[in-house]
Amino acid sequence: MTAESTPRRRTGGRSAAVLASIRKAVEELISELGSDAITIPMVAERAGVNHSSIYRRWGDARTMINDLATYRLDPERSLPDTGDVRSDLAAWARELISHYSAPVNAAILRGGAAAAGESESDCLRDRRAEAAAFAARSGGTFSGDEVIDRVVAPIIYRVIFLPWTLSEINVQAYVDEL
Amino acid sequence: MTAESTPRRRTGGRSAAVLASIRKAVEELISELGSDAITIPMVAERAGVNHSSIYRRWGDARTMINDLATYRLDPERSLPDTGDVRSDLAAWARELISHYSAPVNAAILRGGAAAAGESESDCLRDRRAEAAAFAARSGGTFSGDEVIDRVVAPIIYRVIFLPWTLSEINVQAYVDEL
DNA sequence: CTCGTAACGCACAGATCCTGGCCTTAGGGG
DNA sequence: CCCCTAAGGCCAGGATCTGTGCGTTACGAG
Repeated sequence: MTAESTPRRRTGGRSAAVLASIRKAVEELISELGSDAITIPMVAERAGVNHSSIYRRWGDARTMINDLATYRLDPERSLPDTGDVRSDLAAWARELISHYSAPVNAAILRGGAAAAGESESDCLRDRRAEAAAFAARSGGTFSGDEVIDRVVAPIIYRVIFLPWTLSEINVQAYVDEL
Repeated sequence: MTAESTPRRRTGGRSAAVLASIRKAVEELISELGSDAITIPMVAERAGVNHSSIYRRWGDARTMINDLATYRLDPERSLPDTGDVRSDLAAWARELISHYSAPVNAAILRGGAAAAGESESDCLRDRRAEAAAFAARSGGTFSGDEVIDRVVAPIIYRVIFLPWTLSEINVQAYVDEL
């Protein structure tokens, strides 16, 4: 078979508005009730959208939450690149902390954690890719796994379980360890 | 062997069998589907118990799961103490990994992560206390927070988001960093 | 052994969730 | 400007979940 017709998706106008509305509703509900108490009809009503639209797009609440949680940190944003890997890494970590300092985003991350299973569905996949990118630029000084263990993991751990200690984090100390 | 002091609670025989059956079913389902996909009728059917018994005892799935999953890691167990803080710490970390390598326990932890809110959640509080105990024995070489950041956080992070990399963890490397 | 009652099973009703069919709207290429 | 069709809305039927009276069983005490 030759190439099937392009899967032209519709990204603009109405669809985008609906998606934004749904995302807003999910974020509100997630921070109000927690991720495991959310139902599709609930989201649909608050978003002013028909529930069948949500069922069609995602199938179930879990998939929806995981999908929306993944997109929160724009994957298209540019990573800091001043030439100094160490300070770039620190800036990147600070951005991470700043993002998850917002209770909404922390709650969403917790939702993603609940949905994470034995397989993929990893709401932190982009962060892993970014860590790997830094590792590549370091010229072998450290690996992507090390960035995860020393920088990302402590931050995420605190976001999930100890959010009130986020402001105490010394990013520089984490980075210097590498 | 019934050293019960509770006045009129029925703990033995049939009730105990029902409870054990329910617990088994919950653990199986949690590791198969995750904690947020469990329903009461589902548990009832697998346990061979009527669903009304479950509704009466716990009221809802969330309460039931919290109740059954709470004491999975015995807080009364003794910590390793051979005199060598470093190897004790490594042994403790290995126990942690071993515990959470079981899909059941990992799934329970994810459930706890979802429930963790702005206030302290109890699912990892004991670990914090244990880390602090090690720090006290180290004579100031490292702090409890450092144990959390360098040892606990990477492990828990992988348990939640990257469970298939758990076997790759080099505990000694974590401990040596301190 | 007998008795009181906690705990279980059964059955039923009300609420909620999920799915699919059909139609209408509007994005985007030609 | 026109056509094609992806995507959303509406509705209805079925499945599943939630919660509650009532009768029965059997734990645990006397």
